[in-house]
Amino acid sequence: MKIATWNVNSLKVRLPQVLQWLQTNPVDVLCLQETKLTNDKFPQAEIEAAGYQVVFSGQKTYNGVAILAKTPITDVVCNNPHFPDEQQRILTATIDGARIVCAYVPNGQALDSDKYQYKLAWLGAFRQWLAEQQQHYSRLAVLGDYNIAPADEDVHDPKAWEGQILVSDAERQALRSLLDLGLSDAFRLFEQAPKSFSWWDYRALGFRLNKGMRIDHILLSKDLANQCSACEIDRLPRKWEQPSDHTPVIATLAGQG
DNA sequence: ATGGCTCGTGTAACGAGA
Repeated sequence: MKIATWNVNSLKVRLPQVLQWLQTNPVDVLCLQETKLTNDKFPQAEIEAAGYQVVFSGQKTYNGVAILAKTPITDVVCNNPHFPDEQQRILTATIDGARIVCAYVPNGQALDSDKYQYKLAWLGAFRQWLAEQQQHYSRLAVLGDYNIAPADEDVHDPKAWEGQILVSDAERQALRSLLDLGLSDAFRLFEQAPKSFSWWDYRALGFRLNKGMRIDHILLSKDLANQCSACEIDRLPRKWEQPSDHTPVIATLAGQG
């Protein structure tokens, strides 16, 4: 079973790339973030024609998440019951015996911004939701854009990013407190090339100079981590015309599925 | 040092992203 996550930065713009990527990467589950589409505009028919079932939760202009899967998607929960919110950032569902959480963590904008406080509060409530899910599901995978680089090795230039969002102590601590639930960062279960990133700024030749950050993650519960045989970042779509600034992250799970 | 691009909105800049 292969599961993947990709912040597409507008599914309206990126749908052809998503479909193209799935042709060469026929993963079993694909979590999308930043679809930026209201539900009435979601390209459900096109995705189903490509052989995927899909659930989605969107809003106008911002945010929006979706889960695509080859097998039935059941027990879907939108958002976080512990954090009533108009922003559409979380979808949780069961697929092939695994509990899949698709998350778009708030960006935070700047350390002195209200949005940063919102991000930390959001993450605290997200931990509650994941803790609750873990009580019911031993096979739990939390995929998405976390907008947090876990460590300095996940940042192209840690000095330049000092004191900024995505790397602050409070954000990293919030991520650690998710891992403390018994989840593993799938990417770090394996040896990886140095300077492996999942996002590069559109500006200043960010991708060409590999000035990136690793902020898109797949967290796995013990039962799934034990079955995980690989976790990779696919940089290829970042080289395509009109790319998303993020690129897919894929985990391979042995066993069931 | 700063901003450097790409979205959506709406049809001109501007907010937001990270």
